[in-house]
Amino acid sequence: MGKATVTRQFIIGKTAPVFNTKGYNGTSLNDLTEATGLTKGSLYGNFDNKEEIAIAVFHFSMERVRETARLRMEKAKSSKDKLLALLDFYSQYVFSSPIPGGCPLMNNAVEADDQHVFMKKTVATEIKKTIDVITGLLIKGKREGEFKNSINEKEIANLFFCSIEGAIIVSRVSSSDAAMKSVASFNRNLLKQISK
Amino acid sequence: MGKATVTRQFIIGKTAPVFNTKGYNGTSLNDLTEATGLTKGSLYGNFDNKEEIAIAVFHFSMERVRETARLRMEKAKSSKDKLLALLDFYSQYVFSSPIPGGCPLMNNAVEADDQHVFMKKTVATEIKKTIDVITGLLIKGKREGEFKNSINEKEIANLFFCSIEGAIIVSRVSSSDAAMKSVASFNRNLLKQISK
Amino acid sequence: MGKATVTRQFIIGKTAPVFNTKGYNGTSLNDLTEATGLTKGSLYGNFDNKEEIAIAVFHFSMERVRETARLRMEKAKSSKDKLLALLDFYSQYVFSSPIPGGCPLMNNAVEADDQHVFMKKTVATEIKKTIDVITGLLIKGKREGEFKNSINEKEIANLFFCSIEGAIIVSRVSSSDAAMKSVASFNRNLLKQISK
Amino acid sequence: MGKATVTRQFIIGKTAPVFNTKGYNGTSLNDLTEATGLTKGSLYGNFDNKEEIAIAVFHFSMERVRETARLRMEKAKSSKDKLLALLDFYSQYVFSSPIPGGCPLMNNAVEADDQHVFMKKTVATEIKKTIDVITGLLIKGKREGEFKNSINEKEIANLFFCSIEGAIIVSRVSSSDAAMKSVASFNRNLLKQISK
DNA sequence: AATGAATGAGCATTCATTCAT
DNA sequence: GATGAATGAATGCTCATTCAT
Repeated sequence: MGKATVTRQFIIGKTAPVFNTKGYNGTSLNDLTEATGLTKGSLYGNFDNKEEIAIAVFHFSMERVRETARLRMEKAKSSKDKLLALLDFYSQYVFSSPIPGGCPLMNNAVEADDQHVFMKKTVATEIKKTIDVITGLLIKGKREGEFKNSINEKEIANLFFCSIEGAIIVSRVSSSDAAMKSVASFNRNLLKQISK
Repeated sequence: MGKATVTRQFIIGKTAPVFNTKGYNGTSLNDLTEATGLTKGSLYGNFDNKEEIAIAVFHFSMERVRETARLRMEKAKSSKDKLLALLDFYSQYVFSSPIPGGCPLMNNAVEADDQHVFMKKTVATEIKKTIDVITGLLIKGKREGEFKNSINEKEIANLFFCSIEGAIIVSRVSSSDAAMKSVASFNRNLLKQISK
Repeated sequence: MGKATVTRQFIIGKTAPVFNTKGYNGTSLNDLTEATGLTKGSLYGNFDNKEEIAIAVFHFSMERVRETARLRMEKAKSSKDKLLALLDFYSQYVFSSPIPGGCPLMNNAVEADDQHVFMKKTVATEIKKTIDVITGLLIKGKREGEFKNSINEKEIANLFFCSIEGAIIVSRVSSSDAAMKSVASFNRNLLKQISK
Repeated sequence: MGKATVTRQFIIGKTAPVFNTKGYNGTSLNDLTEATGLTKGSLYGNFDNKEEIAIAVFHFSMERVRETARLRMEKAKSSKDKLLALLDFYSQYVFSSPIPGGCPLMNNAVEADDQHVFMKKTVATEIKKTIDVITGLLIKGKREGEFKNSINEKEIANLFFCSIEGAIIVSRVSSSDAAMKSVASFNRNLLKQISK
């Protein structure tokens, strides 16, 4: 890993919480120099522009989130237990997310939507990836006899993901995890119902 | 309605789509003068600052959204049909929201979350109001024998709201209403299941 | 004249010597605020950008140069005397140009050439105008019997203009008006030779 | 030629067109690294600073121009033919100069004039050298009976040089060689007239 | 109540230059 | 002799806000 790569990683790690907290528009180059202790010149020596930093940060944040989720899930053996572990992970997520500031997926999705074309595609891809993981677990569980044959995996995966992401936002802005607890409870029951 | 009030309403109506599309940080005073055709001095004559405009716009946008939803629901008679009408309303919401730019509730929730303290409380209140409307319909339906007595209204209301809002964001950033269609289908089935 | 127009004129007048001395690239917004005593915001309130200021300044400078030349020439009656007055004007031009910094025409022509597309056309038009004035005097003089019928007015006008402009640059960079004196002398003789 | 000298020459050759096209102020160190494929550190290892590169480039460019002119003239035998060859050379110069970007002499003269003291003297010296060459040819031609004894060589040389340089600028900014053709024609006639 | 002009702090980005390796 | 990474000042420009008229 060359020096440049090390610095890039350093910048990404230090600025990820800033972007995730303040958003792309709300994050200034000054915020980034403060977060890193580096000069603007140095940031621009390692990245072409603010957009490139934001994209790199987003990928890093998603990887971090996925890694944390993976760790939680790998202890579980059955697909159902993995999904329950995932639910558990998201429940705590509200006030202690791997990257401070909530879910990078939703934060970026909302801001990218009408404004940042450069980010929109990237975010959409990451969302698809995440939903696919959930769908995959449901399919595997079904194949291995954990879940009923009648289930519509895609529909359940979408519900699972959308309801949890919605709940993260609702809970965070309400400074109360009531919504998340409620949604998690529903999803837990749902998993029970679709189990054989 | 005095002249000042008329101008305020005019400003709010014209700038609502701008705020909802670009977000608070992404919206400049210049954007607002362009959207209204008024001068900065005039905007500041009617509002103390950008924050005050944003808050007024948010209330207006929510009222507009609620009004549109109310219109859709009032044709339905039973609580179940009202909820189905609401689902229907949200399904179309993805690409043709009453205020262009998606759901003001989520847009503001995400941006207000860590950044705009002045907005956070307001958004939380509006979210609670909306969920309460759904809860109310479920309670009423239960009381009037439409829904099973065993249902947990709050949990279902939270699930309903969070999953739909999550689906709006996912669908918008993916430029595809697949997620919304899927989530709406799930919720429709859910309503069927809890019906007597 | 509205306030804005007054300020625009003020800015143009104060910054013309700066642009003419340092060139477009060499002139910073800070130079312009120093020259005017105004803030950057104020400059941008009156002009869209640096380019627009530079173009306005160029037109102003050319008008100023032409006006000064006109004053010198109007005392002369014959076309020949007018051309001699013009020569005289340019001879002094070297170290005391109407706008400090030499001839705005050449200064801008050299810099616009490969770099500033926005300026190139404007400069070319102004050069054409100036050469046309000289051609016009030669034609008038010919028609009125001052000059020989055999003269090629366009060729002489081009020679007149190009040699003087070349001489201004040579003299200025050499800090000596030798070249200009020499070229002026040649042109004076030329005028004598083409006179009847 | 040591390695350092080779690299210096390489840098000079590659960056000459850049300086001649964009001017000193318009040329950034990045432009120079791109043109050479070298790093900034390497440029600074071979030159003290940007000024030093610019000066070296200017000398190189002038030498290149002179060499090209010399080649054109050496086929001609008489002084008059040499001067005609020179005229010919300059006529084509407008759109295909030995160093792309026009005449380095004028380009640098205009920019050096009020701004770059370090360059001013150098440019003045080069201009003098060039005019002296023309004067020399006129003297030689006179001595050898080609030209009339009455001619004022210095005046003609100045006129010749200044008018051509002026014409180069005018033609380039006008994207038309009309002015140059006209001036060249005048000078050709002039040479005819002063010939015995 | 509204305007036009101004402010000064802040924006993202580029500059010429340095220096440890 | 050359490199890659860093610096800090400067670049052109936009920001939300103010205020005399």
